[in-house]
Amino acid sequence: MNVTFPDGAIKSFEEGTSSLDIAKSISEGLARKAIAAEVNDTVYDMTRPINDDATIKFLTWDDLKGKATFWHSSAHLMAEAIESIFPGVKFWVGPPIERGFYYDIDLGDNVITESDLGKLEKKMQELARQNNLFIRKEISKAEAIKYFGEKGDEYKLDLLAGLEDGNITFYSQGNFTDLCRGPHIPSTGIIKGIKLTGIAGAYWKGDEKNKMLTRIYGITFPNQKELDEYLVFLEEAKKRDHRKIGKELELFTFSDKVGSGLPLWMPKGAMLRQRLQEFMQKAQIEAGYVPVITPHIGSKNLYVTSGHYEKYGKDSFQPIKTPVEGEEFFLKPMNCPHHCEIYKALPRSYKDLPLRLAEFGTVYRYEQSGELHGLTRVRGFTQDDAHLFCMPSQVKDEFKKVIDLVLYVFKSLEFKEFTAQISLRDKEDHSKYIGSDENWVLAEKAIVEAVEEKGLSNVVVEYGEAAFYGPKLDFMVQDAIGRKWQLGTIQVDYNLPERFELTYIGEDNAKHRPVMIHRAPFGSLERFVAVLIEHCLGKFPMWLVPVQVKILPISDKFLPYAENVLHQLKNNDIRAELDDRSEKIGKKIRDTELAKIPIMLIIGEKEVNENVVSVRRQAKGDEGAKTLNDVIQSIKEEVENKM
RNA sequence: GCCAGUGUAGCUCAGUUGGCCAGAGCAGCUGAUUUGUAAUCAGCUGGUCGGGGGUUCGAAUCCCUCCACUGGCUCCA
Repeated sequence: MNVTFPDGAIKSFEEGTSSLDIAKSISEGLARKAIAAEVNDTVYDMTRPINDDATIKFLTWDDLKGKATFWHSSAHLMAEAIESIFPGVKFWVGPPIERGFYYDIDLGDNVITESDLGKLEKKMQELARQNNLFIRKEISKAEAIKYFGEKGDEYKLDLLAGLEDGNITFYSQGNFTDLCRGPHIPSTGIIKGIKLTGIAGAYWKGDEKNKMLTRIYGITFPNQKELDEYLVFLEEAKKRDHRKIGKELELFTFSDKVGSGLPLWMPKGAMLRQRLQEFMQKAQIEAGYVPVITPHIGSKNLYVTSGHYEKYGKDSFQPIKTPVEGEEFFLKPMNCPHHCEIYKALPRSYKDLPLRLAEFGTVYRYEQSGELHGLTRVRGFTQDDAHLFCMPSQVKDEFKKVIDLVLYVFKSLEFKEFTAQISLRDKEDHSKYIGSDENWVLAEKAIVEAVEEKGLSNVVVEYGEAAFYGPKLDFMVQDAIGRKWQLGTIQVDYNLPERFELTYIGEDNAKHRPVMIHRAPFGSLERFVAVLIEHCLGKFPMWLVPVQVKILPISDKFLPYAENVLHQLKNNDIRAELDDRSEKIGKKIRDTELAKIPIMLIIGEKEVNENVVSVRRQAKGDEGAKTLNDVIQSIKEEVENKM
């Protein structure tokens, strides 16, 4: 048979030669490094015979697919260790993930806690050192069912029920055998750095009605050094956590008395938020939006009309009732119904469209207690919301304009790494969506085309992720520890205009139904600030930073001069503070550095005599003496350039 | 909501197998110091040991329960 290599070279081998032997024929080094081989686009074990002409690419630790194979095998190693300590436990699935692997296990009456993980790691290391081979075995469905039936393993039997006979394989290493399609690394010995990272409950098949299994997460490396580096990376990432930095910089806080998931913005955080709002307002006015303001509650009726009551009523904060009539009001969980009523307040003509109603609307949603997380998942938050009402023919264009706005925001804040996720209907099951088929097709087409025409990179398409009323485009970014969060969102909605019976008079003098686009470039201010903090480590750009300048007099003697400097800065709309404590200059500098205030102005005898200020830049150091005017101008320029 | 873990001053953390009025550093306050580019010195204040209940002669330490937080799962208009 002929084997084609990635460089186009073709070599001839005897039928049934394994990838390992082919690698050996090239070099011992390659044979040692190769974890698996991609044979005709399918990943094979190194030891699996190749029986026909094929193209081959060797996978090493440096390939994503190589890592996935390595981690998948590591999951088996972990399972072997667990089975040896807790005989009789049952395994569900153990896949590789973005960083490491997990295995879902039914431990029966056994309990594993985090303090047991060390023991488990030791056992894994011991088993790895035995350097057991991963052995692949093709098996008939009947035999497989018999094997797991005798073990009483309902999980593997459930897996088997979905598999076709003739396409079933077992993998064994050491004393552990698992139903598995593979592929695997040649043997356990190459797994060196082992760290089990967490224990969690996970519902069987991801369904909360099912039993909760124990999920153990881990990560492994081909050497200890890489594991150590990874652990250092994790430590570093923790330092970026917005919850930590937010506390240190006095941006926001939470209080048990106020309630969980209800952030309290402290003066510095509020300043930051106001700057972001100002930035967005300016951009939106340029883009033709008009601001509106609506109340924090709305009659139950409003949400019955919108359909949200039926869908989310039970999971919301429960209604507030008026004392006399008993009329029910809900805290608003979204702004769109209110905005629909503003649309309806006047007769609309096609000449009025698109109508873009914008509001920084604070909404309240009863998120499950286990979901709350810092500022990224809260129960009360402010959306930079807007609803665009337009003619069907305008949808794509409006959509593209919103994409521009989102990209402008990301660019202004130097968010370089993000993915755009197009969320469409489930391919088969259309029952959970409302609205006509025809409108869905139109809306999905508009989004896909708008994204294509904008040339977005990093686009993923997810079927079944659409909102119940329409498809959407979300912009996702990662936080400090790799979790993905949705920021900006754009959603097409044919449903609400229908439910609220919105109309406009067309050119033909007849009534037509407008289309609605929901959009929020930040998403929620809270979540956006959280991600922003983690991106810049709390070192905000000049136009955003709550305090731009700290004035540091060397001694009390220079306070009058310093106060004058403070005055002039404030008169120039520069956010400045004066450190009038009787501390040494080194201490004042240290405190200001830690507060991440970008500009320090140091004032001593020399500066007073020469009518200048000494400038020190946060994290950069002394920049020498300048006139106050020069400093003011350069700060203003820096602010202008970013906005 | 579910699984597991955590909860000691404003912050970061000590507190041996249950045993003297619960400790430290930082922050804060008072005083001294008047300072030249990342921590001046001294003194003082500050804690229902998350809340409640229980076991015990005795509980921050053990048990139950509720709350909050952390890591996941499910959910996310």
